Amino acid sequence: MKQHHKLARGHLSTEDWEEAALELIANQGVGALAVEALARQLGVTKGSFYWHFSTRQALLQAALERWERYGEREILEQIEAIPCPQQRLPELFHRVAQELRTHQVYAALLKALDHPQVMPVMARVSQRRTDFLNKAYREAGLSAAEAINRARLTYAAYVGFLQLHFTLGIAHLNQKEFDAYVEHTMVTLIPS
Amino acid sequence: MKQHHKLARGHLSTEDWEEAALELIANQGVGALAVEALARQLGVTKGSFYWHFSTRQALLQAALERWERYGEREILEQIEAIPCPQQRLPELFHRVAQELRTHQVYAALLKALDHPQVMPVMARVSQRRTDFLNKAYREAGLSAAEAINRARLTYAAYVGFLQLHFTLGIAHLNQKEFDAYVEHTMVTLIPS
DNA sequence: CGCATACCATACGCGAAAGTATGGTATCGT
DNA sequence: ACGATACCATACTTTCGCGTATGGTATGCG
Repeated sequence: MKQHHKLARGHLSTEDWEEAALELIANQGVGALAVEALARQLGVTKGSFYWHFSTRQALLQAALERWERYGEREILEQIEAIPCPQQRLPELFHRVAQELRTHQVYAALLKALDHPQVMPVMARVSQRRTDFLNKAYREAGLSAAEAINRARLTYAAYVGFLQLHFTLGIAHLNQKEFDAYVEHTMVTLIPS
Repeated sequence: MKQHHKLARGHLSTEDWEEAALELIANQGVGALAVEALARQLGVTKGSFYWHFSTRQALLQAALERWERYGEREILEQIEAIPCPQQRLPELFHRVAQELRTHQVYAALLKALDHPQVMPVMARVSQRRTDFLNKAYREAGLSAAEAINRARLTYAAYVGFLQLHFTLGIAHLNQKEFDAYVEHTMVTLIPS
């Protein structure tokens, strides 16, 4: 039973390391995830790390899976709870447009799609979200053929925007411009 | 005068290294660009490399700038040569949809947006292309506000699709499905 | 003919980060 | 009270890829 009151003091748990790893990834990218650096940031040394994890890859894997589990749930469930199908897509666009932290991690992982451990996670997440969009578009009245393509287009636009906005600094929009952009995408991509 | 008949044989030129670097980047990503590996692939050793380039970064920089110079020119110039502005956007979509090699490099660089040398190059390229799209949309009749947002949306969709298709293997479309997708994006994103 | 230049091979130095070995301290259960 | 367990520090070894040093060969030029 690993239930030994970790709230007590000073001691770090496995989850603490995973959270810290995600934090570091969000800020400095996957490439910057080094064990000595992370340990320093947590005020400890490697000795601590290698007690919790067998290897560096293990930490990355754990952090990614953690993000994959807890990163989506909320929004998608809230959207599915909306009774009127016609209202789901607009609400989804709005909600997504307000997140930040989640997008930071997502953008950081997109930049690191090179990494063999990151790629499959992103593939799964993207597949699920595209499926979700597909369903939403069908419910909004599009045909099967239209819905799947529109879902791909929409999600591609989302992914691409993260790159352009966060990583590349293109479209460095202020709040007003950003709102206008979101409005434009909704008008363009959501069937009336 | 660096004109010493390099055609002779066996000897490599600076451009040969740059091309080989781009080839390797297209296939295995920026992270795999190591000098010893590249040298092996060219049938020589490091000794040769460090005669042509002072450092590994220098090669990457040269390869990136080379790609930046020669990668775009063709298509954009061809599009601008089209007399009727209304026809430019459809033609652009079609032409882009047929490229391959260019997209492979572009996708590989997108995966490596982490890298400090890659990022500014991609930022410049993306900015120019977005500007180009913006102009095209204006000529197609959109208002200034609409054109800029539609340009962002279109280019974001392009970037995102490369990620989903090439890197993540989502939307693993065959030719027929791909054509249908392109057609859908044109109908959705190009003003009638 | 012979030297200079261009191109390449071989062998080594070196720094950064991963992983290992080992020992120290605090806390908890009994 | 005391031993076991959980957590962490320190010092070390290993690996990998960059860069350097230096010497070898071929080709064009005077």
